[in-house]
Amino acid sequence: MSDYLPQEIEKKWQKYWADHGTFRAADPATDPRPKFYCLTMFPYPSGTLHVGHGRNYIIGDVVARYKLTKGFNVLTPMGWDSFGLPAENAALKNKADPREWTYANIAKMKEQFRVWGVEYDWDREVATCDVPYYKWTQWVFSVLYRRGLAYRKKAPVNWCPSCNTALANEEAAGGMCERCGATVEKRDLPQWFFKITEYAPRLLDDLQLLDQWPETVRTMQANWIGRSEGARVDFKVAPGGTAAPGCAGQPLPVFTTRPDTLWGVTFMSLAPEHPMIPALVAGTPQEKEVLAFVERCRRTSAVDRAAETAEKEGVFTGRYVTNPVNGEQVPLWVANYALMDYGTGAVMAVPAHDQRDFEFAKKYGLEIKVVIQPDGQKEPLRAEDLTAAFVDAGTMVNSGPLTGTPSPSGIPEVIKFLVKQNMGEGTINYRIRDWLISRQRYWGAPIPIVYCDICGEQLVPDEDLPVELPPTAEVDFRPHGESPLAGDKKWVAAGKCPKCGGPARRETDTLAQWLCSCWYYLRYVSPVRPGQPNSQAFRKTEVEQWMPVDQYIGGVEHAVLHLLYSRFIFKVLHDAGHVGAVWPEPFRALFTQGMICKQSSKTGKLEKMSKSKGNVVAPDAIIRQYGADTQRLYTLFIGPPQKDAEWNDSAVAGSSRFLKRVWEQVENSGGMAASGHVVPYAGSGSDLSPNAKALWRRTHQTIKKVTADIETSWQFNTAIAAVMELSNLFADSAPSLAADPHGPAVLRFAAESMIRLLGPIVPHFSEELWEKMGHEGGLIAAGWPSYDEAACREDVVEIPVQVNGKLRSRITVAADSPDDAVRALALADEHVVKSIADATVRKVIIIPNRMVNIVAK
RNA sequence: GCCGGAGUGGCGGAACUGGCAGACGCGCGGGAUUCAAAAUCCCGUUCCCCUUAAAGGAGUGUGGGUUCAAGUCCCUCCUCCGGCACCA
Repeated sequence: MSDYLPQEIEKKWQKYWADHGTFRAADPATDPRPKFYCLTMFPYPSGTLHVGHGRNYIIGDVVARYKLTKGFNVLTPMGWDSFGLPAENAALKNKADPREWTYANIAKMKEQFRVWGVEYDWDREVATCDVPYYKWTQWVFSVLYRRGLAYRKKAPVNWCPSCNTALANEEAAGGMCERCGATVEKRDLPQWFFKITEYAPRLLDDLQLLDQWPETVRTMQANWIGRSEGARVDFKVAPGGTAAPGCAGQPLPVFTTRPDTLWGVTFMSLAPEHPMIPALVAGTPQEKEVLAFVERCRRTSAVDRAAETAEKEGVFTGRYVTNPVNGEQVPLWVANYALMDYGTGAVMAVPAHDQRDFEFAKKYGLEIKVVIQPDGQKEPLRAEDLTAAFVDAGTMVNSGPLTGTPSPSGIPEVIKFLVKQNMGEGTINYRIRDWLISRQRYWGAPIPIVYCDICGEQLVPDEDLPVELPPTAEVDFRPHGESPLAGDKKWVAAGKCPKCGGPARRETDTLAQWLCSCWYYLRYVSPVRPGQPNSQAFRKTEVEQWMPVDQYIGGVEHAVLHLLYSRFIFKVLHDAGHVGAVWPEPFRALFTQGMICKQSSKTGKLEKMSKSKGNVVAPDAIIRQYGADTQRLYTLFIGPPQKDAEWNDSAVAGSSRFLKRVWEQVENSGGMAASGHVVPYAGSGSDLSPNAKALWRRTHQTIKKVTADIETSWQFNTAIAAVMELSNLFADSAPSLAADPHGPAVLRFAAESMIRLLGPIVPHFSEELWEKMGHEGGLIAAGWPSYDEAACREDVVEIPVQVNGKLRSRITVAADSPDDAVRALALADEHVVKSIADATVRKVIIIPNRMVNIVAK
């Protein structure tokens, strides 16, 4: 007899796995096992992981262990997304070096993984802030640059005043900084962009390949990419209006999804940021007012501009534009509801058939012209009667040659007409914008570009990579709106023009951390091994052997950030021929786990576990008191892993209780090695007593259930519940089975099965018991238990008997009894007889082995 | 507003393809053990009626429908969570 002492056995097995290289992936070229790439999103090394973080890694560890046990060559790597703001902020606060802060945190968190029993192939570890790693992040930039997918341009960009850097649109969704929640501003700054828009069609189409991704993530990406079909229509500035004659004839194309309403255009709205505005109003009486309005719009934050309450506002430019289809001249306005970064920044306004245009027209007394007549309405729709825009389909009216066409078919007709007249064409517009990748912060990979006074912007050649960050001692990295690197004059001046060999200024912006995490899964498959030169980002042959990732596990918050960026970068590398002949997507299957929540002492509400909400549960105390296996068990038992769950401190004890109980059961009745080796029962069951048979059968059923739960639906909670049920039956039958002829053998079979099924879930506990039972070589080598379908089948079943759908009795019959026998038995049952006493039986429905329903009236 | 997801005991959650609602666990109540407590074990635990038991009745957000049978399928409405939101 020995007590369950998690602290001792957990250390022992953690050492065992490390010593035996249990989680070291084998070379797929020589290993006969099928490969399985199990990837859990790597964390930002913020210092400590709480139990909420743990869920992610524990799930990944269970999957990796399960697949290993099933006989796969599993690759399960881990690393650190270690560039980014918190390191800098922490360093500023503590007057320390972000480098030191980061590596200290990495060491702490690595230890936390070890203590959890969450194991990885650490030989492949990467930290994105390692110089040998970011050398290749810079190379990825170069790949895009050389393919014309990276460019620098001055543009109004999202600026986070709190983080002091420009942000990508994806990081500023909803007008708030994704990291700190501050309201973003628009600033005109020269910034680096990746042409993700060029890949929009493929990023959208290939979502169809991702049938093992959650529907929500695919939908979010599809919405973000935002494809809409329509037409470009070439309006032109009309000669009329005030002054500035040079503008006349200038093209002002618009994008519309409703070319069928083209004859209903009564004005045009330009976005306040539209670049043609200054020229259009130069020297006109409207100039002052227009420019003042533009300035006011610019100062309004994106949040306020997009707010539901935001009033539509605009100002007339004094100019007119010509509608190409009918030659009509309509007034040109600047309006705050027109967006510069969608379409062309100019909107053809059809107030009769677009609600926004309608509101604007009503406010400023602009003309409203009906060109779509609702079907099934005799009276012509009159503009004066409209209280809202009529936006549905109908029949085109007052539309020149297309009058009378049903509006849905009118759309392609109008496009045909436009093309023929050379006035426009059918186009597809995407909502997604190019990806802003430059950051004005220190702790990131420098963008490998130099500026030569003679040759201009030049890419740093591959052989000169990495462009290393200067040591922190040289840099004042307090954020102040310009990249801190710019303050290190020596570093900036150290650039060399690759073309003329002369001195060149270095680019001082750094790359967004998102780029670092776009390719890390490729570095894992192809790490630099000791003694090897760091001469490639990754080797094509290894990429071909391991990619795609078979299972990716992480949080849904990355749906349109990391997961979209990674798909994009992978496709570019694919196109450039760097990853070889592999599937065009990096991640075959994606699992997004739910968050662990807890009541916040600050808000009083149920909130995602986080330091700022003051509701974190540290794993340390739990591990000290109960052991890591208890925490693992509870984390998996808490609920379906894809759903959010509330952490309940008192329920943790229940998980510990269960482990203790199983421990004692196995020690007392499992046939330990010390008490003489008992061979687990492997017969057909026909020689067993009823009690023994029940436990034997339940064991087979449990193996079946747990296998299905883990394999197909990741229902760890119900898998654990099934083992609990088996354990409960074990406890009930153990006393009587001790003296049963096959009793000890059946108990041994049940005990071994419980341990093996719990193996991936509570690995230290299971390994220890497995060893105590006299097995060598560990649970993974033992393989996953199999079950016998015939053994799962009950030979006696209890069938509920309903009368008119209400449960009245139960009968016990042999499994697969003929319907006639079941019917006779059911109708003879005393409870049934009573409830159909004064009625006649109309019908008896029998579902074999399941249900009898007697319809009586 | 639009697009997803979800509403089941005191709580977390089970329920195959339409077939016994509430598995498993937490909590709670009762008991055993103990000088006492902790721990452990046993019994009970959807609600209503009932001293108890038996036997009933009601019950899966709302209201309707299909069916021998509905948590599950169809329609209506309500609530909550997530995402997007003046996208032309």
